[in-house]
Amino acid sequence: MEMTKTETQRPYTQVLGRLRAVGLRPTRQRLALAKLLFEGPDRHVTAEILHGEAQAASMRVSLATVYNTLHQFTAAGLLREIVVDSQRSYFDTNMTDHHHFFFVGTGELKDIPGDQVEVAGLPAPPPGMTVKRVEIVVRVENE
Amino acid sequence: MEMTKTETQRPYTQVLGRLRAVGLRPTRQRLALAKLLFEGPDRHVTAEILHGEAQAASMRVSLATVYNTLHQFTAAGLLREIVVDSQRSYFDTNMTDHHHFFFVGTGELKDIPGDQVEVAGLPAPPPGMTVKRVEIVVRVENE
DNA sequence: GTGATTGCAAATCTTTTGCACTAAA
DNA sequence: TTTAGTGCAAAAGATTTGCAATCAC
Repeated sequence: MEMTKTETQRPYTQVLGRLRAVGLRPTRQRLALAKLLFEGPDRHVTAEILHGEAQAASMRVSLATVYNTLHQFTAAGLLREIVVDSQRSYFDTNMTDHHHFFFVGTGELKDIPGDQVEVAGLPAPPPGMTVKRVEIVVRVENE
Repeated sequence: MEMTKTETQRPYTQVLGRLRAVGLRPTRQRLALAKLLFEGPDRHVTAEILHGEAQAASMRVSLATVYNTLHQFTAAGLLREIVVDSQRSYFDTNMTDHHHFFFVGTGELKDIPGDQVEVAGLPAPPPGMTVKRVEIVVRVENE
């Protein structure tokens, strides 16, 4: 609430702060991509899609930099990579605990909030191993 | 029990029958790959691995045929494709309802029997959509 | 300035494709 | 025979890499 004015006046402030907070230099390209990714609702993107959006918005960013940036953001905890399709990588801006519907036909993803889902009966991981994440993908099809 | 003798005398009988049962011509290559895949305990393979094993066993099969065969077997219900790594495709000979541990460091997979696992609270799929499968991947790491 | 970051083109890796050849029925 | 299946080499698509140019600090 109290930040609305600031956001309006300095539109890059939020993403800039987010980049600084994770130790990434706020370069023109990173700011542009962060803007596309983090302003607005949560989303699922591929490198190709994000690159296309950047171009459509007249932001000059190479595809290689999009790949680099997606991975840097992921390593920094700003994004999460979702593996649902062996052909392309998806990145999710929603960092809360959640799962996914995957629409096989279209390749679209839809979040399933994690707080409603309960998984019981999973065995303990092998000795010396730690559970990094439990991912549920519900593959759905038309008809 | 009563098939042991038959198996010993005609080692290809089982896989031959499996291929016939799903309407795939039992060619030399398919029989060889099916032998590697289905004789012995359940396993997880990539095209690369299976091709390597075929070569090691002096079976002459091209990599393209390995890819074709893996997909044909999958379409025929003899294999299941597991998506855990965006870089390579894994195929699983275990067709029962189950899930997986994925060892991030090594890329190895380990089955989690499905009958012990209970998932509650998943929302219904969008109208017109049918759930094809619910996949759980438990990503584990060393330490 | 200086080290981090970027762009570009080439390289790499997995997977698919086109087509002549071979083999199963 | 006849049609499905195979091998090979080439293509395709996603992602990475090397390195000179550029930018943030």
